[in-house]
Amino acid sequence: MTVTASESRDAISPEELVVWRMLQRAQVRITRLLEADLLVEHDLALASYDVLMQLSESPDRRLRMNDLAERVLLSRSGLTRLIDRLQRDGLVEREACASDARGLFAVLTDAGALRLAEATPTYLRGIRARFLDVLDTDELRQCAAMLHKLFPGSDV
Amino acid sequence: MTVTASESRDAISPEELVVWRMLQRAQVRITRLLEADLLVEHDLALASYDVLMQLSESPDRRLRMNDLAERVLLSRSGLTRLIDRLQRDGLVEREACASDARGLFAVLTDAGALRLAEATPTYLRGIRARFLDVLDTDELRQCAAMLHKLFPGSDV
DNA sequence: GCTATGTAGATGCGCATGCAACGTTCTAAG
DNA sequence: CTTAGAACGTTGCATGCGCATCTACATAGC
Repeated sequence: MTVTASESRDAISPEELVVWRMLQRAQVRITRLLEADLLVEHDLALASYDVLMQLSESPDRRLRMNDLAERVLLSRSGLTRLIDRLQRDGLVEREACASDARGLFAVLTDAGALRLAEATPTYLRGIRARFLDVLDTDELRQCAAMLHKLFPGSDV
Repeated sequence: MTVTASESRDAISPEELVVWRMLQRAQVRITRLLEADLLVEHDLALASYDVLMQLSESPDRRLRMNDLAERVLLSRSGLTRLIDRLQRDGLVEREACASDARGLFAVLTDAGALRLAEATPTYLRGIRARFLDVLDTDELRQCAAMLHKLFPGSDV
């Protein structure tokens, strides 16, 4: 009965809802295809690729566990286990932090850098085929603008 | 249509890559916030909400397991277990299919419909606050257009 | 110095998910 | 009618993740 102005804004048109749902589906689908490519061609999970990529772009190819966890959108415990696996495979090493005895660096090894370099063409090809190539430059620009509004403050 | 133009363009500009990464981050972030809302306020996982929603929109509030799995982007085994849980909680029932003895329907119960109705305001509010409200109508239109290109043929 | 509080990372545990394999039932070819 | 193959849903198993908890270390307040 008391349908105030703000509550009436609660209503979402079916079209709006469809946009959201399609976004979900598109994202899941593209991500899965991308991960399948990496898995088949390089036996590398997407999360692993993300870790290697983040490390390779960081100074001295290293990052504190905590920072890395944030960048790859993983919980700290999740990252601990992921780094365990990557270390077991020789792609990453753990190194003590001089300035903080609690801290550890995850460091990209040469083997990790090589593996990343091997997998990158697959990764880029996947993104291009499923995402970038589908949109023209104008749409890509619009997309970037929207993302900046949706996700303010974070440019990477 | 020139094959070479798109095939030879292996290079991806840093800006393009950033768009992709931001899309990933935005999607993961929004989804997690949404799921957290539903979990806290209604003890309902996002996947469960999706199942209830899909069923509620289907004729006779029922869907074959296989169809449902496709709609909620789950493997068949994953859906089997999810329906197990929802059935245990009384939100969904399994019903034999008359025309195909192999098949089962997942059917939304009254309790399930009630639970869905309770949770829907939370769901819509979350989408609105984190997604729809952030974009203006023009951007939403552009977004829909892009999604149709990215995900052709599927309108829901 | 000493304690209280906070932070970094690792670990125990439970949960949700996918893959491969299985039984059951449908369908098509002969 | 019989049989081979496909489709539907379930189950065993392995995996990857998050939460809560733990230990070690750091930092602020006294």
